[in-house]
Amino acid sequence: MQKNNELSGVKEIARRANVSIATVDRVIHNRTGVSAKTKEKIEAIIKEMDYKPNLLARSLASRKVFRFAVLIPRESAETEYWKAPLEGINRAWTEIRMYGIEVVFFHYELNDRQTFNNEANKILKDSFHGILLAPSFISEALEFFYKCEAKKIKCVFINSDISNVSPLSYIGPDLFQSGKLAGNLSKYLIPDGGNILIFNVSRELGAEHHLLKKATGFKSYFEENKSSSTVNMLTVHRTDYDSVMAELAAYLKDNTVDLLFVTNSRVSTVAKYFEANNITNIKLIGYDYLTRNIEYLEKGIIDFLICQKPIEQGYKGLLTLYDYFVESEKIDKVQLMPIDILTKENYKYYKN
Amino acid sequence: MQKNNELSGVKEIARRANVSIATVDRVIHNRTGVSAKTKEKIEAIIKEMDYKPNLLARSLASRKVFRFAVLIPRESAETEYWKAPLEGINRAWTEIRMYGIEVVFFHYELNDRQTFNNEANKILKDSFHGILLAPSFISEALEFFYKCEAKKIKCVFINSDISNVSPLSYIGPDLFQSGKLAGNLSKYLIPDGGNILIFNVSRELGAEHHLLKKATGFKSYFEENKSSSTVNMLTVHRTDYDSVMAELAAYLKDNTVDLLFVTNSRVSTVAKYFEANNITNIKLIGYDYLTRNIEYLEKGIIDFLICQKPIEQGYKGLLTLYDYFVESEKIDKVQLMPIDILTKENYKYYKN
DNA sequence: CTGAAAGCGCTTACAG
DNA sequence: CTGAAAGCGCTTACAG
Repeated sequence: MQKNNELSGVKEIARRANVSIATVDRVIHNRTGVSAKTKEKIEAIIKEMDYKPNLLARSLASRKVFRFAVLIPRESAETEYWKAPLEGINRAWTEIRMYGIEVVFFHYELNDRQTFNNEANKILKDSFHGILLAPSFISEALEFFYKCEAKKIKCVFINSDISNVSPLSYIGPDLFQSGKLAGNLSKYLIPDGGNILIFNVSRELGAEHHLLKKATGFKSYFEENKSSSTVNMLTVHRTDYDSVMAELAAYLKDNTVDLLFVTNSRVSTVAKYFEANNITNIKLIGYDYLTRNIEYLEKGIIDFLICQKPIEQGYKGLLTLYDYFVESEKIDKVQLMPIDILTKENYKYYKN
Repeated sequence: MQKNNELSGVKEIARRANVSIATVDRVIHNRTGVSAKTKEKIEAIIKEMDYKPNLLARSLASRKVFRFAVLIPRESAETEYWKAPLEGINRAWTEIRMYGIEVVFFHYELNDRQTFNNEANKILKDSFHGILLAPSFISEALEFFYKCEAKKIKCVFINSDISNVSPLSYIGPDLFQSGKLAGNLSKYLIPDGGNILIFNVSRELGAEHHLLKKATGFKSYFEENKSSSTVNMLTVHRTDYDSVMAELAAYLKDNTVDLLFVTNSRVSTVAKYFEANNITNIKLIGYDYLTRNIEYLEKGIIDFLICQKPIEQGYKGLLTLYDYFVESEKIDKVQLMPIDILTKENYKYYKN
């Protein structure tokens, strides 16, 4: 079957307006050099025909190239989390490659804020239209963001946000609500009045860090519901198993805990400790669909995992830049991810 | 910035092989009329260059049109469920329209199997490359499917599957597991040993109906876990509020129920009844992100909603036909949707 | 301010 | 079995 070859496209507009297609092209793209009169005439015809440009033809003819930089943490031996956004970015890239999209990757170390600056500087020295970044280190990311703004480079944030700053878009969880849901889930696991511990495992945990937003959301659930549970918080600044184990053991020696909420994907470290020491009376909630976490979910050591579609974050992140530059679409300032609950029963069907 | 104008594409292949691009095109598409020798030579060059055709150019030049039919239930006053898949289909369509995709919609009434046949016959009289359908009525859908097969028309199923039949793809939930998860969720709501009722609200509920698969999955959870709970089942063949109310009231008069599991989106009908009669001691689990259901989730009358991404089912359904016909991609026979758990705390972030 | 012409990477008749 | 030419719907110099 063939496309119906009706009157359509720039040629038809040109015919009706009695001008050349070059002139039509000029008004479509709002370029200068067209008399007000012909411009008006052409615009009317475009409206009347409800003309929609053929993006295929546009892309093929224009041969424009857009360069995007990706600045996210390197996947580490301790957590495979950052593999997921990367996968999503690559998936998006294969889909839009043919539209002339180039992507260059830069990775920093989550344990070392200086590496963020190094990579950020590399990006600034090069030339990009847009940047997809995870602004893990607030002040460093903020500085970088302002430099990008000065150079008219568009930024999209994924995974966590920065307050009072407006990138092209933020794609990720509502961290506060995510923590609050974790609080709510605790009611299915222990009776009210229990002892609850919020547990942060992070080497670089400055004020306003995104883990703290989750912790705040978690606590808010108990406040709002006038719960009689006790909620404490413990932060470990070393992320290796031995350090986490030591600090947790010390805490548990002096305190009763009925439920433990780990604010990031490192919940498997705690689960490993529970398993090794046969601790079965503490309920455990944590984050992210990672192989190790899923193992402990399956075993019943982790009760709930909360997930935030990291693959989709990466995928949407790159597509957002594409939509902005190639399709000239209006972009939503905030694209919040769902707050998914994983249990032993449904994790097999989860798409990260 | 401009695309780097390196040696690439059919022109370069033709140059290297010392033939015309028409010949190159012939071997790319495996057409006849090329000597074995030149074919071999060209294939070698294609491999060596790792040539990937430009789909934009292909689509633009070929002007092929693919016609797809969509056969799904009409959205009814009783349930807005089918609005969602329709939305997904339309979203996909706008994305692929420019590749020459035509879509024609056919809607049948969920309360009347004969309307399925009527619409199916309309489709068979017309001429389509592919069909996206929800095979709600097993035997009718089966008959239609075989007729399509005979005419070499490809079918994609969404929402529910048919056993022992192999469409191009099935996109939807694993119904058994979905029911089983509902069973698992009950453990967070009532202690073991309670009285549980599975409640089907459906006018056309033949054997092998997809609601029954959920019911079976639900029961299996209690069997596998050697639960001491009692699980009964009640089916109402009228779907209006008064009928549902009457039959449920009659049942509840003679039976104690601690938890009620509604196997489809009509859980709001039950919730309405609970609210009207101040029934607060029966936990309620049901299906689907619908306005009315969400209201009762918010109010705490419905405890959990299980959702299966209906919008995405429609979206992926149409894209699957597109991938098969336009991109000639290998298609996964089964594309299972996640089994999402919605609570009062996280529904706001859900993307249907 | 405007237009004629070439070209993007392919496919499709048509001619030999 | 093979190739030259026109065309898909647009954009991009270039010339006036």
